Amino acid sequence: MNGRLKSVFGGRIVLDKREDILQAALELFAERGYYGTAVSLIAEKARVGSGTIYRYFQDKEQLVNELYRYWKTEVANAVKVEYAENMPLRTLFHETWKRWVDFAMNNREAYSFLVAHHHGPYLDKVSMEINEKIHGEYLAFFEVGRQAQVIKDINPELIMAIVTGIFSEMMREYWAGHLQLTPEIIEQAEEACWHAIRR
Amino acid sequence: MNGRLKSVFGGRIVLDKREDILQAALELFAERGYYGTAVSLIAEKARVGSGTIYRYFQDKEQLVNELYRYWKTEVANAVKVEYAENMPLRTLFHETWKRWVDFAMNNREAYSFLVAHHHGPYLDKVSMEINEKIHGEYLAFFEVGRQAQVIKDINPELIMAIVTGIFSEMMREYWAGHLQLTPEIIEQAEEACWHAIRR
Amino acid sequence: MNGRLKSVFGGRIVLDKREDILQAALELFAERGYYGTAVSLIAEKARVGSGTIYRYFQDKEQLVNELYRYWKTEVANAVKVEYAENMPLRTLFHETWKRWVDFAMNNREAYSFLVAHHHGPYLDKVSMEINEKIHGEYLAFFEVGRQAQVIKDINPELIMAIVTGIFSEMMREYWAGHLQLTPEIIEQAEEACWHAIRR
Amino acid sequence: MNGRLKSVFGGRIVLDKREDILQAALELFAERGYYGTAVSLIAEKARVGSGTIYRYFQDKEQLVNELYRYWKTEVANAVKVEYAENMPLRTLFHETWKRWVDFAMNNREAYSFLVAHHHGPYLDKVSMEINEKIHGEYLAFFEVGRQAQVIKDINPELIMAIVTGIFSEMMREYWAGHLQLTPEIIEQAEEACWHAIRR
DNA sequence: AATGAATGAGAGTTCATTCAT
DNA sequence: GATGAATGAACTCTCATTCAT
Repeated sequence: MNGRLKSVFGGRIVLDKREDILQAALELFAERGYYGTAVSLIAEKARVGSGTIYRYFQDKEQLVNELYRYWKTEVANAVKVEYAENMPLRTLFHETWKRWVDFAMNNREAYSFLVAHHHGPYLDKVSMEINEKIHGEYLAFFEVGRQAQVIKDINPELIMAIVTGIFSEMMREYWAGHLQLTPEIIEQAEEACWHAIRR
Repeated sequence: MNGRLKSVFGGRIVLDKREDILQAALELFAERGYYGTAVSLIAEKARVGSGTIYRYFQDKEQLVNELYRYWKTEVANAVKVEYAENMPLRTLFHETWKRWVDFAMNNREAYSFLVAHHHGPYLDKVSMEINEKIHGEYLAFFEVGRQAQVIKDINPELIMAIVTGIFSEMMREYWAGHLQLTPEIIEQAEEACWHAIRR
Repeated sequence: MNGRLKSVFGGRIVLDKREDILQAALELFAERGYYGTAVSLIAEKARVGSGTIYRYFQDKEQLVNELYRYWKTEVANAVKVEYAENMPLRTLFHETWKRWVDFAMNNREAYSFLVAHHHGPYLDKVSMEINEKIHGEYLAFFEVGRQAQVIKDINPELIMAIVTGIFSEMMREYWAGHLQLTPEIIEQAEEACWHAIRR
Repeated sequence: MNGRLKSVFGGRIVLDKREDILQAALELFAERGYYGTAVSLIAEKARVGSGTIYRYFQDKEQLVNELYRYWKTEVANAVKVEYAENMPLRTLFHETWKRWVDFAMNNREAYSFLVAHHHGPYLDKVSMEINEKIHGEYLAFFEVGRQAQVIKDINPELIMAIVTGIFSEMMREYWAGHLQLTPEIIEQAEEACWHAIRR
């Protein structure tokens, strides 16, 4: 049966079409991009009428924004490491890196979608504010490291660029089939990244 | 007169419309994206009739591909350092990095265009093969460094991902206005990059 | 509680949803026109499900027709003056005019609705027949006046056109805010109308 | 051959598609109303592709407005009587009335279109300003008559309502097939109208 | 060779109507 | 009887591509 189960109540099965639409849109946007994906295609994949999409989302733009915010938040939560007293920054970084890779590998479509739609002109103010907020949190992390003289004394934006650049390129090569991501290679990448930013 | 001079032949002035079209398309694609740029807009900017575009290019897709291949090759040539006997790899890397930054900063539209269209579904087989080919040349460079035990003994694809990731993310932050690119910061980035890959 | 009470039967309160729908439709059609009013909007205003409308009316077209017939008949009844022996035609006309104005001013929505939907392509045969019938009754009235040599000896259809034309244009200007309708002005209009048709 | 001739040049026949579109739209809007007329229907009737309409008009709304302004101005010009020294107002009114009837009878579609679209919510500011302007000119005419003590001393807006009301109802009955418009009847209507407004 | 008017397929969106609950 | 989620035909409009000039 298509569509995921929302609830079973009184013996009745209720399909959550909203979820189906979001999932179909995620896959199609990730694969074909925003402009390359017709609303009717999303409808078809979600097995709903195209009018149904407009019951749940104001328009195509709102749909892509909801998707973006949802997964942006998901990945931010997924990589968050619970604070442990006296945990060295090095360990924290290592832990975060591992979670990040885990998330990306387990949610290929979501991760690809986020990367590909990061600078789309259809992203609205709210989505951009979420971006800024999450970006700020990461910056703060590196700022702490810099003040603790663990991380290089250079512009934190550059630190960020280094880390995210390495990560996203690595994932890209992985999905392009050019690079395997064995635990060993993941470690090597993380180590290289650390070498780039450590003092 | 608009349009660049191609040649003067038999007393007639011939404008190189093909060049005009490519230049107009480059600027518009870089600024508005592939889907956001109507063919008629390119024609207007190039000061030709829109039908004329179809004399020089089969369709919009071929146009974007020709543009992509041209600039992809240009940047590859621009960063190529002429071989000097006994030049240390470190110097070679340093030199390449500087040229790369130079190219990007002096050809903002071309660079932006390349990055933005790198994964478009309209890129054809030929463009992708060019990508592979250039990718391979860089790989070979790092392979040499690895065998010389200057660069880390890890998958050259990962080395590549590290270098290109850092570079493209740095440029992105620069164009976004988040990061200044002073000579000092460019050096810092290059140094960090080297720290990431050196043995 | 919303909706008017239809009846209390067997201890159950029955709301007259049909009336609610007709009233909501009247207000919306008058304000926004037939095409500007979505069925779901009528349902919302009437506080019923949109499917409920289709229990009482075959479709949107039947709804507008029922409404039209109802109010067309209402206004015809409202302007009817009970016959009094020896009442001069002049007095009858004067009386009718006053009632007509009264009706229009006290039932703005109904009056506006009738005027605005008078020539809609959605009006069916039955509605048009009702129009013809009422039209015929008025014609008969003027025919009497003509034979009594009180009214001009011209085609009664023209007499009708004169009277209804003046009235509807006057009301239109009133609703548009261009013309006040003081008792004095109403009298002046009636007098002018009489001057137009009297012998 | 469909479409009117724009010009014959060098033996070539050029069809003026803009005119074809306007004519087709006029007929359809007059017959079916603005909302009842799909753009594709106009295209079909004008024998052009539907995209062609958008070469000549920004959108459906601009099309209806252009049409409205054009015919509103045409009718205003058509009824204008050239000023003759000492011409009595009565004669002027008589003359105007005749021209008005002539115009309406010779341009049924245009006249019907104007009446039916006079209060559409799609009319833009410019169209409404034209309405106001023409309306003002007629008002001034009646104001002159009032001050010359030829016309009743009542609100000129009411005078206008009387005249336009009679005229439009008369035409409506004519087109509905209820009323013939012989020269005699046209005269009778004019005379009745004058009786309504003369002092 | 060059043009740009013309095309029509296909986009996003609305809404009258249906029907499972 | 009543609901409102679901539908898909039909709407307005865009734009890559063609072709008569």
